[in-house]
Amino acid sequence: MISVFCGFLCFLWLFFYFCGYYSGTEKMIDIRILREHPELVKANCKRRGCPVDVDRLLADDAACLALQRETEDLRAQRNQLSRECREKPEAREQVRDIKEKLAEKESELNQLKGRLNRNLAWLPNLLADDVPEGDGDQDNVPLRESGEKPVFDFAPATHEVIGERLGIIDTARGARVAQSGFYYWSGRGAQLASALFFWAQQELVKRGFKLFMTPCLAKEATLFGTGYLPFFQDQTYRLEGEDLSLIGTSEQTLVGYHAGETLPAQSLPLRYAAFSPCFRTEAGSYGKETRGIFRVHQFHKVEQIIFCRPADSPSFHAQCQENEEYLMQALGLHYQVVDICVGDLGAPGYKKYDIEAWFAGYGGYREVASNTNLTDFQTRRLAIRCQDQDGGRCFPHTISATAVTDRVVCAILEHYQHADGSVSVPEVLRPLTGFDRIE
RNA sequence: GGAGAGGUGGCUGAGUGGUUGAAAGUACCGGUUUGCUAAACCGGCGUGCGGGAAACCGCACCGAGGGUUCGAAUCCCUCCCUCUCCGCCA
Repeated sequence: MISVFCGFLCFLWLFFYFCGYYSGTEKMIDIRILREHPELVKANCKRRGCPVDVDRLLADDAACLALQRETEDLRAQRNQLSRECREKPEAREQVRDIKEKLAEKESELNQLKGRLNRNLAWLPNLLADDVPEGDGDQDNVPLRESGEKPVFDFAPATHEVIGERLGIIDTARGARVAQSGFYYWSGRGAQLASALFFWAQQELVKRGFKLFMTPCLAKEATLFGTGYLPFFQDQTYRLEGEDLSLIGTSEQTLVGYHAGETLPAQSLPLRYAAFSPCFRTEAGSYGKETRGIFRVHQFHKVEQIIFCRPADSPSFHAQCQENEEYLMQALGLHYQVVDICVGDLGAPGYKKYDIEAWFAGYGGYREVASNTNLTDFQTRRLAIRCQDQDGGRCFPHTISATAVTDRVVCAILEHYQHADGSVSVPEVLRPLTGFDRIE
């Protein structure tokens, strides 16, 4: 009974959420969703196991509104009296009184607002109804497979073994020069990786993406706006004494590209792509996947980003998925698509799919790409709006999806290995590598 | 890194203490005139928050943050950014 009721509320909410933007009158922000449908926000938090105290947010918000009315009232009085001051100098005394009261209220308001905003920053995005329940990656739901699992008449090696044997992955020197968790691609391995990244960029351009090379450092406001702060603060490398961090993905700089701007609705969708290094401290993941270069402090990624009208985000989410899978298929890799469950879906995400490639040497599927519909979570934080010709304004939705990463190179190594230890180059990359085999 | 100039609405650009949210132009939208186009003329035209059924009202915003003042786009301080010149440099 209760769940039916909740379902109905969700339906109602979604209806307004997706349709409201086109009315031109709906200008909800997080706090308004909270005010108007607190039960939805609470249910969402509960589903995510998120500790935000919604009732306290509501109480703080109500207090803020009351205080805001008071201060605005005082300011209105002050402004009125100031205007009279030229004719009636005695009004100056009155204004001084008001100013004192105003200063008190203002500082009270600022304090309260600060607390409210700090707590609001931790509120996760809403979830799509069809996100599978679950606590962690073990509960993700495989949806489909593609390609053939390769068959070997020998025991296939893992990418770290292949990489070392062929002298194309060097983790020892990576650790010596930088730190454990860094590595070199070298020789034909570096050529293969470069070819893959270049190829993927060209494919995205063919599919309508505009290619960028972006800053690899970004300021706090950018990381906050894209939802990486405060949620993934401990994953971020921050420069000492500067308001700059190493980017964890070019998503941060591509979405942040339009911070504070109003985009004409007719310019949407915007399809952006970039290749960049990605830096992650991987704090808390010590001991997990330490072998090879699967989990490292710096990797490289070709990324796809889409800004679109709110109603269109599900279809562009699907389109990004298709792009990802096209690349995997063109490379001849075997993979499965996984529907990410609640417990494995980051706070900014509304709905997410991963691609897990088959790693023959490892003997299992491992994540190589992910594709997230972030709805308006990022655009609200970054104040990116869209405006249609009749003046209606809304927050565009963003899709953030991987194209390829170094992990795909690893999958290639394991998929295309031979008994003699050599590795074939996927057909589509041969024109770029100039060789068809690494031995 | 050194020296100078500057940051005002989609754009250009006035404004140096008081109904200035901000002249003017341009762009844009609506209308009139016109054989079409162009031109001319008239009107409209920022955003956010709060209040209101609505009309509408209030507050805030002239790079950001503080300060002076009854009152700040305008005065003072700090920071950021842009441009020009010099130096250095992939």
